[in-house]
Amino acid sequence: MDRRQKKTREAIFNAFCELLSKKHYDQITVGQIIESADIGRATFYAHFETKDFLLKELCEELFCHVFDATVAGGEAHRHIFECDAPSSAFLHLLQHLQNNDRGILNLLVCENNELFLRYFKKSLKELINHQLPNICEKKPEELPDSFWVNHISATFVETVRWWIENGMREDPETLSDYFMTVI
Amino acid sequence: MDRRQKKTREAIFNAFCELLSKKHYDQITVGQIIESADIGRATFYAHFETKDFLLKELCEELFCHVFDATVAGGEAHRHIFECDAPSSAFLHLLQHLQNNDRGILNLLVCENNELFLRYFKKSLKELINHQLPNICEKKPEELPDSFWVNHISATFVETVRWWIENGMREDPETLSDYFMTVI
DNA sequence: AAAAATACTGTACAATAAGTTCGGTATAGA
DNA sequence: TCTATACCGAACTTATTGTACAGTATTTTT
Repeated sequence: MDRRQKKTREAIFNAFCELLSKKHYDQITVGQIIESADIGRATFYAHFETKDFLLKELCEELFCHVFDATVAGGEAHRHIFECDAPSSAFLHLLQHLQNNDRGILNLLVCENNELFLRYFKKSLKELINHQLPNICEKKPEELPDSFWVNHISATFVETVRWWIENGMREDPETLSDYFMTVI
Repeated sequence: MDRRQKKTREAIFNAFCELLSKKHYDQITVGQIIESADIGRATFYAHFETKDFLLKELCEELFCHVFDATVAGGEAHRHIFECDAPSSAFLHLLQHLQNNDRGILNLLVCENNELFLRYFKKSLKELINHQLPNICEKKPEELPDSFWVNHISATFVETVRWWIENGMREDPETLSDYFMTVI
């Protein structure tokens, strides 16, 4: 990829993240992104069709990174339900979040973050679906699969949301315990 | 209240609900609401400061109605956790939703309904907080109260969301069972 | 029934933002 | 060095928001 393109794309992402930490997605205009990234108007539209696509690509990049890092590194065959293992996939995710990779927390801390959480949940569902056989072992048999998967991922997301809303005072281990308890 | 005001307000709500069933909240313009409700531009702004306030008031009216009806009618002293009672508060809510009071389902069925669900969850949390003593009986003692309340209401909302997303094929009783199972 | 108050109409208007166009400049990669 | 292409920047169209105001209709009060 052209070095210029990479630089511009990065500048847009950085500007967007910084703005997201300050105000709600809806309140951010393309003009502000342009000004903050210090690029031309036409350049922005050469990279992203709309603001929505920008968010989409940013989220995909972020989650791709976090989830890949979680699955990799010898953890490939562990799964989210090894609740006794101190290094479960869930815990790994939380630790990644706590590291605040690329200001990811700015996105989570901001007041209205439905869109972000939607992408979060979507990625999570895909992860969980890959582990469906393991997960079904724990499932009460009267529940439909899709209900169960939805419940797991939604609870995961809600756990993280609660964590952030309350100032992230608990450490990832404690939070992981909370999650395992309600599941 | 002036008959004219009531009529106009109603016309706006109806137009808004109909539009919400067809497209995402963000895609709806004040102009479309005005056209659909067949009122003057200034009239809209005389009733609602912004589109956000319109949504807010609509949600409040809807939930106020549903929750009041749930709590009233001899059910006042029942609570959401009487899982064995066929007429638990949860079941009541589901039945209300199924009746599709005032096209409430149009709001839920539409593709992007985060805002609506946010208000839904907010109302729910208030309801649950009123029943906090009962709920804490069931709570695993190591969990913080707020985490538990959040988990209950989030699971409730997610249950309904899943229901709708899958075409509402289950009857309220079955869905109520699912909910009780995962809780 | 007359008068006063209030709600609605409809057009016009300013302000802001989105997204496009295009000629010119700068830079990457061969 | 040459060529392709990414960027610049300004102008422009279109769409939407929110306000203003003069005139009309309806409700409420006297």
